[in-house]
Amino acid sequence: MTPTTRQQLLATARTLFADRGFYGVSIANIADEHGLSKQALLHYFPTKEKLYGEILKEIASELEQMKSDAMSSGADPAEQLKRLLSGMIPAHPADTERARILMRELLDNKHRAETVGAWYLKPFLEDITNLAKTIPAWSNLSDTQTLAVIYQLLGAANYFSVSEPTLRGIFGKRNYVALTRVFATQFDALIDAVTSGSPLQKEKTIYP
Amino acid sequence: MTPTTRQQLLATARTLFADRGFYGVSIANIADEHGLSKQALLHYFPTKEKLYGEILKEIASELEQMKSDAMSSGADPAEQLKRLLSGMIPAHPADTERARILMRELLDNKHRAETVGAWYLKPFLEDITNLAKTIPAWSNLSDTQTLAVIYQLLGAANYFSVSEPTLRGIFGKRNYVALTRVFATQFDALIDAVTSGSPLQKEKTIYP
DNA sequence: AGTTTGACTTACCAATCGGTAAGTGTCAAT
DNA sequence: ATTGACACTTACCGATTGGTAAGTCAAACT
Repeated sequence: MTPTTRQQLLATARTLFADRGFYGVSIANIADEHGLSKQALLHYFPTKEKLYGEILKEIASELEQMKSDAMSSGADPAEQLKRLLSGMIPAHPADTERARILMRELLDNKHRAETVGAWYLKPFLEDITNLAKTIPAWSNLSDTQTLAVIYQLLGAANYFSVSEPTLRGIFGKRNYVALTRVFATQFDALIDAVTSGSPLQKEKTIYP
Repeated sequence: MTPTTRQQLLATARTLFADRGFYGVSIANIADEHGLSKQALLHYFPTKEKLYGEILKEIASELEQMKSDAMSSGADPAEQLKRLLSGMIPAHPADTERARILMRELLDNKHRAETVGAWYLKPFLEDITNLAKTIPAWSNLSDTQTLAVIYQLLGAANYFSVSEPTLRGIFGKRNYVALTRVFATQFDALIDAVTSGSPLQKEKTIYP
């Protein structure tokens, strides 16, 4: 199936928003990429905000999909968590778009009307936290503690994804690709260490 | 000492750039905050880029300071690393400005001429990596592996810092402050787990 | 044949952008 | 008393922004 003009516009908008942010991209920029006038774009998306909103919805549903994929696998909870988080590390560099847009949303959504960042994130965090609480080694952690640990793992994965343009600039393409592979392995090791070890529980008497 | 107009402008520019990003803030916005015209601002800073550049320099030197503070403490390397990374977690919410600006830089610096994000980051990563390699538990790790682990810890800390506006929006101020405290403790536990454990070395034969 | 629909375009708009030029008023030094 | 630096302001500029209005033109439907 050849993609419709609408779909193509959405795809390049996603790329450009990921690269330069909401305010860094004009609708004319996006339309230009296809040799169209900006009014052609406004024919499909009534406002810039609506266009951006559709991309956020798209991303939210991708995340939902990743979550349910990982959780329906029937493996033990630690393994489910591992799959979900590992899936967030980009296999190839183009995969960083989603992470970069979400990071921008995380930074911005206090100010722009779109609070999509918040509404997708809350249930997402809740679901993962609930999954995490069924991990044996974490059974003694409070909700807040569990959330904190989850957030650390999410941070490790997403920070790396988001750093792609910069790390590529610093180390070059070859080294960046190598780093990606090593990072993925080390990240698995980190999850194993954290889901099996005891150190995380030592504070349990302090924060019951 | 009462701050000069120039210093005040720099401070509010820093806040606004952290909140809305380079393209999301106009020089008029910044000047308005002090009841000044934008030309008053241009009197102190010849261009918007120069103003932004000064903020980046300021931040880079703060980071340098944090690094040398942690490293001159004379403690063992794992403890030094712990101090440096823990210092990146905001003690009070206003401390997230630096992390948010750096995150935006990480996302953007492929496109805007300022490559400050890159030039500060490279030596910073190198220094930390060299420090990390002297941690006994990590002596068998390759440079790339060490960097990957460091990056995971940096990610855990910075991702949380950057999420402040959103997490506050989701959980409210009270809960966010509580989460910050728990996060700090768990983060210390994470570093302990990672700097003392063996799991991280198990891949050493694969990536020598 | 006539009408509608979808996919656009040209023309235009007020608002805002970063920045230049040329002042104005105050205060200190000469 | 004059000069000159400093801290600003008003006036203006061309370019770009998101968006409106009103077409144009080919294909599909009745």
